[in-house]
Amino acid sequence: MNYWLFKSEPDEYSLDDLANEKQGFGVWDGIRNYQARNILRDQVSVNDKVLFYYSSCKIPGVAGIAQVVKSAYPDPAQFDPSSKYYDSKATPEKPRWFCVDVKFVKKFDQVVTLKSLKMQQPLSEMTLLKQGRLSVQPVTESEWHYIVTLAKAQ
DNA sequence: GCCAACGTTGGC
DNA sequence: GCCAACGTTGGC
Repeated sequence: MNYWLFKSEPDEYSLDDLANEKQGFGVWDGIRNYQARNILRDQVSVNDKVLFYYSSCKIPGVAGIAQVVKSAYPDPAQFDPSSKYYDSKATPEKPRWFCVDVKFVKKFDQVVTLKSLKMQQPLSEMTLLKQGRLSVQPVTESEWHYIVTLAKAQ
């Protein structure tokens, strides 16, 4: 069982959107960065837990928890010319991009803000704080528990 | 294979 | 809207 942090712009796709999926899960598609793609394809597995992070918004931070229900498969959007995630160099025989399915688990009472994460010494080595611009990233078990505890305390 | 130019992410 | 960090593209 692994822990991850997935970033999403809440205006594009929020934790509420995931919670309201009629089919009971959401497709985590549109990943177009090789480093994130490799993690998604090679390491993310069913039942792994995910911190749902809001980026590029008024209050960036962790909104809650999701869980992986299906491991990587070719992202259908790369084959769809009408999608903004279309990639003309990708074919079904040679897919370039992958997605996973996730389900809603829990929404924190309040977003655990990036600002508050930065103030926590035990989180100072978090990938989130050391490397920007990575939309799928690992979280250690201790970081996971620390953040969940923070969420409960506020 | 190098590297300059350019594009994107994402916090502020 | 700005800009730092970093990824990608493309000429050579």
